Amino acid sequence: MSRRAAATARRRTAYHHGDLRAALVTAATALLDTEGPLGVTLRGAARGAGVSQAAPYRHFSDKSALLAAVAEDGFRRLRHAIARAARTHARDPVAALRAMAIAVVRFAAAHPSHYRLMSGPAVRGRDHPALRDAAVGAWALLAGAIERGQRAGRIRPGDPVALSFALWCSIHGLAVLAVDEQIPANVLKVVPLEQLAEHATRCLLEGLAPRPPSRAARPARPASRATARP
Amino acid sequence: MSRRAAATARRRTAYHHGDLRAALVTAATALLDTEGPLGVTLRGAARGAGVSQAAPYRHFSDKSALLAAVAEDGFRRLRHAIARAARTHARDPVAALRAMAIAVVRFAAAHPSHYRLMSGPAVRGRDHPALRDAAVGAWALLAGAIERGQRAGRIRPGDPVALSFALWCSIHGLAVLAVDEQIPANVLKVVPLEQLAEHATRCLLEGLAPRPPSRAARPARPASRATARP
DNA sequence: CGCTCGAAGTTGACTGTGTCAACATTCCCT
DNA sequence: AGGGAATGTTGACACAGTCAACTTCGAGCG
Repeated sequence: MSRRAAATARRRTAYHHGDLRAALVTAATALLDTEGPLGVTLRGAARGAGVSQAAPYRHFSDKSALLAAVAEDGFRRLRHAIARAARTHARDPVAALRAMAIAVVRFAAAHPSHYRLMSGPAVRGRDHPALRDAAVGAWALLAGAIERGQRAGRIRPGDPVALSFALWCSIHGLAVLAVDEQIPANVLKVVPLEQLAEHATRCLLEGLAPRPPSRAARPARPASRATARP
Repeated sequence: MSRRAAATARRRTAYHHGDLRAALVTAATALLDTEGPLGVTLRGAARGAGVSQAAPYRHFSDKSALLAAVAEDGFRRLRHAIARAARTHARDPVAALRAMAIAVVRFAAAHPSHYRLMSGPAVRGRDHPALRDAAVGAWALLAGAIERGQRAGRIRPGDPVALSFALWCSIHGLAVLAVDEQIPANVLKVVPLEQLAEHATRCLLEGLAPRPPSRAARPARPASRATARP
């Protein structure tokens, strides 16, 4: 479909749009940015694309299908941002991880509604495998950086997926808190968001640093089930 | 209002409900649990309370006001769950923090739509100060436990708010990921959610543990701006 | 070159939702 | 006892998602 759409993109007539699908995604994204999540409407996107109310149903089976396309686009952009951050610190894996965390938080702060849509319930992963793939691809960059850090001896050994999962929780948690405006205003006044990302990342990376053989970190409580690595 | 409502709660007539406000919150919560976030509707809640479509407007100025009341109720329950977890480990602050994290994740997994509503965009904090207070109260328990851990010498010194913030990010991030079904299914098959909470918490607590004077944790990169505590 | 067929878009309609104005009923205080 | 004030009800409006039936265009086939 996209090949034919691209072929006829230029000579759009009054009746046939040419590339309605992309136009709808663009219009919906614009609505999302300006009006917020509640402002995104199928009819509104159709209006934005200069097309009639039922036209979107030729390209999306559902409203949620449109939203999934918008979210997928967001994951593509997020992945690019993360990858760019990683490239700027190719030499230092720990610095790269920190930069990636900042990139995520910056993206979330710049496009709050978009980030919320990407991780929200409006779009369930099971229904849209392309979306799920885009999300996994974006976050897989983290695990890759962890692995490089391990090879460089900067991060303790262990399953990179398990280790990156903790980092993923931290970064995503911070991003979501920022997007939902749940970070107290007096905190943000004093400490900018990106420094919070540094702070959270640093706390975690110090936990993931290779340990000198000192058992002083967790004094009491002999290692029981809790020590089994997930 | 609530005192009068309680006074007349028993002798409800056919016309006057008696305690519609609470009944609406209950009905909306039930809808949230059974139908998901999209299934919560003002008219549906009114139906559930056996009342007419416009009746809710006598108690809530808005749909979002109803949702805020539901969310506030959720925060009350969450705070109780966290406090109960903290009480069961009054002697060991680190174990208490771990138990609190598990309590949060367990709550989120048990009531996904509710947790999502609590932290979602449907209810903005600025518009509903009671909600904001409930949220802050729930999360303040974390900072308290951090402080106790510091007094016990189990957690490195520093601003408890700043330290608990990192933990907050991790826990909330994990809970949100679980609620949004963004944790890959193969991971959940192998590792139960509560163990993931333990894992994430442990990674962070090890970062927050008091350090023996070994500077081996972060080899390169002399302490620059990044070391300034937020 | 003309014709037809399917893709892409339009119109009109249906249901359900949030919300409001106008009206009805009941409680409580004087 | 009686009159506000609180609480519910009815009817209506605009707008959303969605579908069925119709129209228009473009391309490939004879």
